[in-house]
Amino acid sequence: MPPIKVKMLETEGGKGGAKAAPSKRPRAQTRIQREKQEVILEAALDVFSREGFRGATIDQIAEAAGMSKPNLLYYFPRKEEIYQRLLAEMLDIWLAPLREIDSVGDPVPELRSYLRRKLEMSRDYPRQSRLFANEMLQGAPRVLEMLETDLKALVDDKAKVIEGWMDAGKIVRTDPYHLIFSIWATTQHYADFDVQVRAVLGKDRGGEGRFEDAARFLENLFLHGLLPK
Amino acid sequence: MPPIKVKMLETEGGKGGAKAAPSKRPRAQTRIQREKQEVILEAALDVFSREGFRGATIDQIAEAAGMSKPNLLYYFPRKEEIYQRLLAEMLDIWLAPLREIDSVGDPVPELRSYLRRKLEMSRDYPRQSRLFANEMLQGAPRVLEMLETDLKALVDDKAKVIEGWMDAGKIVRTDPYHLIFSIWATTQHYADFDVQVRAVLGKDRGGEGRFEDAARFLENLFLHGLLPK
DNA sequence: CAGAAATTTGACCAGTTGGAAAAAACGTTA
DNA sequence: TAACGTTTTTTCCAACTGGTCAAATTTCTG
Repeated sequence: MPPIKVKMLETEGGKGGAKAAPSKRPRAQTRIQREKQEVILEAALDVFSREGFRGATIDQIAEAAGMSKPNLLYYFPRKEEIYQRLLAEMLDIWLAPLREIDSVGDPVPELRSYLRRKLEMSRDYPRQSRLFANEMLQGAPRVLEMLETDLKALVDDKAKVIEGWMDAGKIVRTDPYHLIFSIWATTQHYADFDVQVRAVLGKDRGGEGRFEDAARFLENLFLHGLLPK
Repeated sequence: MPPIKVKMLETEGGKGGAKAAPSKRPRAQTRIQREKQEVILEAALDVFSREGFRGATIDQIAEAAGMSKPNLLYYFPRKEEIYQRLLAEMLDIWLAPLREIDSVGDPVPELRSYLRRKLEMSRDYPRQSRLFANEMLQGAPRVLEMLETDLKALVDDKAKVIEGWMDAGKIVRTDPYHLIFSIWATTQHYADFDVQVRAVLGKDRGGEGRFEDAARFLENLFLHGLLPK
């Protein structure tokens, strides 16, 4: 499956770096280019995920990356370009677990594993999650199209898988779309609303253990619900 | 219970309007003052909930409110002040359903009613929800303190209620904090990720009916889980 | 209706923003 | 080490930002 493409503006192929040498075929990337681009993307992820696209400034990113603004602009000539790179990268990471849901598998291990994976993403890539959340809050101006095509197709497909499980009587008959939404919501909550979760749990329970607790709770919730049998 | 207070800067008591008449006791609010402030707050909610604090500009808000920037600044001398007003207002609305959870009630109707109320908030006040989400993504700089005190206290209290239900054997023994988180997450998802939900559901299922579907799904999920008995 | 108070407008300002341009410094390799 | 391509810095700019201020206009009250 090809990686998700975010609609790139006229980015000259997105292969950032040296200012378009006129009509000469572009050289391979330098070591420095690769390293600095990495540093910049890392810093930009920090800033964009906190402030959103409009709220973030190139100066902030440059400072976080430990370089001057013009220097940063040497590697990524547009703010927009950095943002889109991060967004595309994020979408790939983000969708991987859903893609892995297997139609031949049994629902219990499949769902359990999907929950676990999504929760791990919130733990290991919280900034990516917040970047995406920021984009959603703004109405997804850059990814709406891909949500309506690629994502919808993928979810349609997995909804079919879930319906197969229902037909086989392996899980209760319910709405597969809202099931997927609720898994997304509950797991991403631990990245997007991390401050709140930590504030409410307090110092003693707000440590890294909270992800273990969350995993246990969510597994029980999704499999058994709250009512005793 | 007193309304939540967001830490106000030196806002002269937050009673916006006419430029502080020196040492004269402030007059009552004019009709125009009340009306325009309402228009401004409404427009600001639109803009702030989409762009976040930094991303929003006074010009945008003024235009959405149909007035000039200096005119807007006549009613709210600081951008920060508008934002804080909206945030405080939001927190009150947002916490009301949680406050209503009753210790004497039976868990099934109580939880069902809490879910329904929270989902109604996402349907009826989606911008407020997104405003709050934006603030969380930024690390809650303006409300962290109140999350750690007021909100934590409230949740601690309600967690006790839920534990009471467990002691009585009325619901399964589980983590009450993560239960509350999961209710927040699943319901707010329909406001904060509205674009995505609609994109995935598509034109036919993305209408207002999605809230009905979500309510039915969530009720079943929380009460019974996915596995057949 | 006159006068005072409230509201609106237009001109303005200092600081920030995304980005351009050119020159200077650096690294590499023949 | 000279020459060339790469990287970095310096300087600069026009547009935008939050906000001020005084003058003009409108609304209210006696």
